[in-house]
Amino acid sequence: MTDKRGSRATDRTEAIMRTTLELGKEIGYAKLSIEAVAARAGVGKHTIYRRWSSKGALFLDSLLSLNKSDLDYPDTGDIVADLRRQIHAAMDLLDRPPVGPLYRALIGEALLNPQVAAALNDHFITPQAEKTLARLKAARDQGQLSPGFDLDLAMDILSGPLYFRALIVQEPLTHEYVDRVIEALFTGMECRP
Amino acid sequence: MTDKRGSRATDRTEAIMRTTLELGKEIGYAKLSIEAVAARAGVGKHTIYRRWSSKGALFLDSLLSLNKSDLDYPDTGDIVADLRRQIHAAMDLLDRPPVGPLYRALIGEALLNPQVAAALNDHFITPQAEKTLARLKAARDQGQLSPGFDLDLAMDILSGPLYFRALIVQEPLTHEYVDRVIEALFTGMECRP
DNA sequence: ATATCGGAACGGCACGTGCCGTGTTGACAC
DNA sequence: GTGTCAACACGGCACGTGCCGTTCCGATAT
Repeated sequence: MTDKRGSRATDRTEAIMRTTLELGKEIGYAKLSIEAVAARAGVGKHTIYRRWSSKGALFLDSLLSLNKSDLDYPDTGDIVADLRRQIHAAMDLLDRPPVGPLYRALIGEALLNPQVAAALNDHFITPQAEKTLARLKAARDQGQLSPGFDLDLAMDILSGPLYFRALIVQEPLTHEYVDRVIEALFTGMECRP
Repeated sequence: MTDKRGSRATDRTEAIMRTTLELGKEIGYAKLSIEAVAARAGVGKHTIYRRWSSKGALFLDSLLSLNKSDLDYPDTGDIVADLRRQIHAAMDLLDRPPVGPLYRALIGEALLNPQVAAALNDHFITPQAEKTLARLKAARDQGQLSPGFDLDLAMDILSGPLYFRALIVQEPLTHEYVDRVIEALFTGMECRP
């Protein structure tokens, strides 16, 4: 057994997740069945059930296995520019095919299955939110933001409208829209007459 | 057939929707089956399928049949106070038992079923958004807001963070949090050092 | 007489769980 | 190194269950 190849078990796990994504893109998450994944992957159903407790858990892992591509924040010293860059990148990944529809379905599943919701939060939502908070906190510590700046609220105002449009209203997101949200957060809405 | 009672057909429709909500509260939307609704309502499955095309459609109608209680905006002339009042009321209804968990599940279903998503938008999300837009526009027309005030973006910043916390992060919402969002929108985040 | 109903039964699909025969793995003896 | 072997994970198959969406039938109301 050389170092060149992973163990058989790892190979199978990856093959199953790859097949899950492939089938998910073809027929959508809703119609996806574990039987179909097992059949196409050339794998017994047991092998899937041994590793994942539900279709949602399998799907979550499969999607997370993609995102090794980084959604980290740069730190050029300019908080606004860094936020723009990261949010644009995140949006391009999470709101567009091929990942977009799958991510949307995953959140739908999380709303119906608390276990999936917990796993999604632990392995993606919370870590991602903490990256945002950390970057904002760094900016505040560097004096770019007021000491009283509400980091948590800022996080919600950055993320909330995007999720709202993507998931609820289901209208397309654009970089320009992201920029408007960021501008509203940092320079304020043009509000008083 | 007197005027005092609705037609049999209407009676049955309402009985089915009532049973759907009742069962939904007991076992949750995910475990709800049309068979179970039919059995408890003392109704043939055909009678349900004749009226609704899917479990999601039935559930949507059932939930909407509740909300005749108004989520309309008052107009006291004070836009901030009116927004506070309406959003507090909406949140109390949509984010707390008994409706909260059901509404959350409905959105989950909408994310998995485009037909339900479209119906939810047409019959609830969009009308509600337009109420918000109308109230904001009235305030702008009355000179309480700048002519350049971005109504759509304001709507998203009012709704987005709330949906984000309720659905994604799944943390409890409070009136105080709503107030912070509104304050951030109208008086700005305490941002510049 | 006509339409609608409740109830029962149906074929179909996917679930999650057993069992079986087959390989692969890793420890140990020599 | 070579050979042996127990343990384990595997693919495949079949099973019982639950719910789907549909069809049929006898009863009932208009």
